[in-house]
Amino acid sequence: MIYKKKIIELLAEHIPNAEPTLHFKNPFELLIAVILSAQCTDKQVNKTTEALFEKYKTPQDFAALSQEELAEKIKGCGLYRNKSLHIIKTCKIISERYGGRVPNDFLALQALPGVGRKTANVVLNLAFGKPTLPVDTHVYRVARRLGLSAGNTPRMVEKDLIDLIDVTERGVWHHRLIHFGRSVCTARNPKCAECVVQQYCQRLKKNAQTQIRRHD
DNA sequence: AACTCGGGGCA
DNA sequence: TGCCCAGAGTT
Repeated sequence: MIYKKKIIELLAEHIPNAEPTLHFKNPFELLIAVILSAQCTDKQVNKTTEALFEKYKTPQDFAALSQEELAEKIKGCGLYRNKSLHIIKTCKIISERYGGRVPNDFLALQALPGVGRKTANVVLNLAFGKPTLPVDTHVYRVARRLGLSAGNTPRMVEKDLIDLIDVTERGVWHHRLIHFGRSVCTARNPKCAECVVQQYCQRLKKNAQTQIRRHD
């Protein structure tokens, strides 16, 4: 598929540097930050974790907190009741079963409370340098609009993107597609006029005949 | 497949 | 002000 290569080329040229926006000093901090980042901005997460990691540094520190205590400290990130419970459970598992170290294995990570496919892949990539390609809602939306994947699940899109993107560049592409999805290829009212790959967009073609659908 | 969680971001 | 999320879990 030559057009896919062309899309990759154009996006790479248009968005040369795409770096992670979450702040972290070690795999554990990253894991907590990514759990907190669900349905929340990285800016808000950074603000929250900066204060949080000042006082609580290890899985053992978090495992000792009550849900109410932690919930109060992570309120700014939303979904605090779920997240605080997940984080405490996860920290207990990490300290009891993994000797206080974040596992670097996908299945072990995904089995942790509050950790799904996307979170596990972000941790593997950013903390352990593994060639995963995390698919969040932005990556999913962009990949489908551009016809980079015909899959209708994040997992299928992930597989197609992994086949398409070089091992050493998957982390970069995760952030590049997120950046593109937030700034240009937005869920609502995308800025198609300033899109460098609009000629390849399946959504624009479809919209000529059908009604606009947000995520397609 | 649909629903819940929730403060922040944005029209 | 109201609507929608830089997901994951439960039913």
